[in-house]
Amino acid sequence: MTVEERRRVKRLPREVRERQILDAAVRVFSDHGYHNASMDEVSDVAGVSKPMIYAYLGSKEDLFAACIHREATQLLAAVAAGVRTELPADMQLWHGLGAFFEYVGAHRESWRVLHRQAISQGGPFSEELLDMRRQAISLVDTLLVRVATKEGLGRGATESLAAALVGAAESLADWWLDNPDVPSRAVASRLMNLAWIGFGGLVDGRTWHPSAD
Amino acid sequence: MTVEERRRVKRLPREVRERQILDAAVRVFSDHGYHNASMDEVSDVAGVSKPMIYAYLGSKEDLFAACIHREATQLLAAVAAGVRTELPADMQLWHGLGAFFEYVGAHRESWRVLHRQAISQGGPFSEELLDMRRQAISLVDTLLVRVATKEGLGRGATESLAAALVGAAESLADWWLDNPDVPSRAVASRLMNLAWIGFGGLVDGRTWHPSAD
Amino acid sequence: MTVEERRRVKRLPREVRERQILDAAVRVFSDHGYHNASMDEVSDVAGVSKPMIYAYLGSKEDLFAACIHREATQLLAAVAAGVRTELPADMQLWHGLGAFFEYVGAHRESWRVLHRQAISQGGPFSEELLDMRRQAISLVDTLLVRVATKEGLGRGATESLAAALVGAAESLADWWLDNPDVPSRAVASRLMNLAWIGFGGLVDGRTWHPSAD
Amino acid sequence: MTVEERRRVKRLPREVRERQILDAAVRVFSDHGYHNASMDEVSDVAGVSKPMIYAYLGSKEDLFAACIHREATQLLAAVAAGVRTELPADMQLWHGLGAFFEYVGAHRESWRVLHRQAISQGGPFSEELLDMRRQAISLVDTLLVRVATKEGLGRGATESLAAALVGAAESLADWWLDNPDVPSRAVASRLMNLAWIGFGGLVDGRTWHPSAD
DNA sequence: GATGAATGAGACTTCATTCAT
DNA sequence: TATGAATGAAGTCTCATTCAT
Repeated sequence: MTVEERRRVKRLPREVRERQILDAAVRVFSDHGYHNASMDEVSDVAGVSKPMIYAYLGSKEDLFAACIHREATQLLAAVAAGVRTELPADMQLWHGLGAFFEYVGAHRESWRVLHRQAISQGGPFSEELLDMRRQAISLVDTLLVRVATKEGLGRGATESLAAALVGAAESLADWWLDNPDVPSRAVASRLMNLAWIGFGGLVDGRTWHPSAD
Repeated sequence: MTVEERRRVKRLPREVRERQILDAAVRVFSDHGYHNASMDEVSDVAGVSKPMIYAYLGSKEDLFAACIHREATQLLAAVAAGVRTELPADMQLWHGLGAFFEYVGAHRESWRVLHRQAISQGGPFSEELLDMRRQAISLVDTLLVRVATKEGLGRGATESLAAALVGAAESLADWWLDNPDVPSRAVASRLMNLAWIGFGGLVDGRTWHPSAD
Repeated sequence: MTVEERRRVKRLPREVRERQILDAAVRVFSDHGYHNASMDEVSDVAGVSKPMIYAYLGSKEDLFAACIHREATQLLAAVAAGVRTELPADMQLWHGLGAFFEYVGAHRESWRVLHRQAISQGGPFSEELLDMRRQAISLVDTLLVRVATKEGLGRGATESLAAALVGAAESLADWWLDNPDVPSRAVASRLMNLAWIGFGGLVDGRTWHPSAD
Repeated sequence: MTVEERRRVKRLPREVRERQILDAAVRVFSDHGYHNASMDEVSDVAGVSKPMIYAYLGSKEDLFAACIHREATQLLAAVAAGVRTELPADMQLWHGLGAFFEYVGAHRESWRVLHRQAISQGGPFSEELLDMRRQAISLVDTLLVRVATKEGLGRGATESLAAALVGAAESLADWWLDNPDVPSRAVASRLMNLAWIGFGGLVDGRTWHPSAD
């Protein structure tokens, strides 16, 4: 084997190898789930031998965590980019939701790994996920607060609403995975309506209470 | 002869053993997830040897499916019992949500198995789950239709809203599992407000549209 | 359950139960082979519970040995009945072979158990089989001796020829199981020709020797 | 570093390990039969861990099939090498039989695996075996045809005789396994006489028919 | 006499992980 | 750097066999 040949197939810089591996891992985890995914398949898909994976990214658990971390960061970045702070609050929310569903639609595998797989594995993995959710909630909260404090809604209430909204978005995205015919804008619009009108009602003081109980 | 000894020696009828096994399985699947759960642990917790499990409930997959089926049936029954059709629509929804969150709160393990575990395993398991969801959606739909048709909202729209509502409830329940301090009534109330006000807006024709895009 | 009912389905005399069980066992062993046969299936086919089998016929190994013994005895009896000592030697052999192939053809399962299964299990089972073969060989030998001593062939040679003949018959029967279209008389005739002519040659002193080696 | 240590540590090429494993498997299958043989014992005897066996040779069934294939190929090669086509027909047959019994005598384990085990397992395994037998029969047939057509025996009859001869050889070999005192040449000679004289009779038109029936 | 209930033991198979080259 | 070779440990499942009724 000549030097030239060796260079052609091997000795890629570490950074490149890591990306190859993570790409393959996301795909495999998404396809088969965390447990059914085998390191053998990851190494096959990545075109990299198993010892390399262990050398670069550690154990299977570590590898999965790295996947979640990378995908979560990308998703959050996409959403944050969608929200432009110079717009009015409702348009910010609208664009945020739009960016979210667009990202999920374009990266189904990422979302599957992030939400379905990570959520069903206990313990270590949830951390990354909870952290991302916390960031998302805070993003929405600052948005709601701007509207609510102008009106009369107290702090604290907004955060729980933000949580509900984020949860609803996650759930809707998850549902969407199984119903892919609906266009992404329609999904976003559906949620926007429920949220904005409902929220508007709360802000205006129109709330519902059990008539008798 | 001590109680312990009697327990070890008694030949219980099949029906009883099956319940014991299912109880144990729900607990174990809930604690460790489908894949990390071992039949050994199920048999330990059930106080029954593994061969009995295979004889009565079949393979691990069969056992899991049986768990889902039983728990889903119980949950639906609880919700249906909560909805009393002689009440006005909003109170029906309120009681239905109340029953739902109460059940989830009282049977966290059941819910974990049902929602988190079953959803993250592909294929065969989803069927049972989808079926349950279909029933739930139809339950809510009949409810919304009664209100909507009196007013002006068209058919079809209600079903998608029902789906959104069910999804939101699931998501909220799931979130609640990780935030157990909130009392169940508060959670139900939160969702009821969002839903009823938002829904009311739609019925009244107050909808949101992007101002410019 | 009335006394009448109990009597109708249960409490058969031991002898009958044993036959039921053996019949079932022969069939199951023949169908699946000794190892793949399960006591469960035997008990199902026999319509008798497993504890009965153990009570009446002992362990799986014992049961198998009992099968071999019964079938071997029947086969030998059938062959012996075919050979009528008042006939000339060649007709005796002819009728013996005829009875043998007829029996095998009519009791394929028995033969499968006897020959294929018993032969592939080492140790204890071979005993029964070897014994049967010894009896068969002796049967043929007495026959050949009557012809040979009239002529010039020495003792000892006949026995080895008898062994070859029995072996050839077994092998042919086994082959026949996989080629069932050939009628039983044709199979018998084929062997008879080879044997009688070859044997006749030996008796007459026409033998083959390597021309040079 | 002792020999033992080197053996434990050396990374042998796949080819070598496969041979080791097959050797061990033939021995173990031969000793205990297909079903009683455990993969654990194969791995022990081979000096290789079980996962290697599965990686290289597949399941237990695959492993067994591989054994049969290898041994059958070797046996056929040995017989074909014995038959030298420049000799007269009887000498060809004689040398072929000689090679056959010599091989069986020298590789008792191979033969046990080939004939006794493979024959008693149904289905997939028989294929390899049937194929080998077909080749052997055709080998013998071409031989007989050369003699028979010179004389008056029709086609088709030779093939069935070839089949009988092959079957007789198999059966005799099998019998020999249980009577190992007889020297291999004696066994070959015994069969040669029966076959050649009997066959000669048929060629000459001396056939036997029941005198009355 | 008869059986449903029950299990200890062991089989096959897979996988994450690590050497030795 | 890169990998083929190798394995300990664990999991699912089956089966002959025996109690307790």
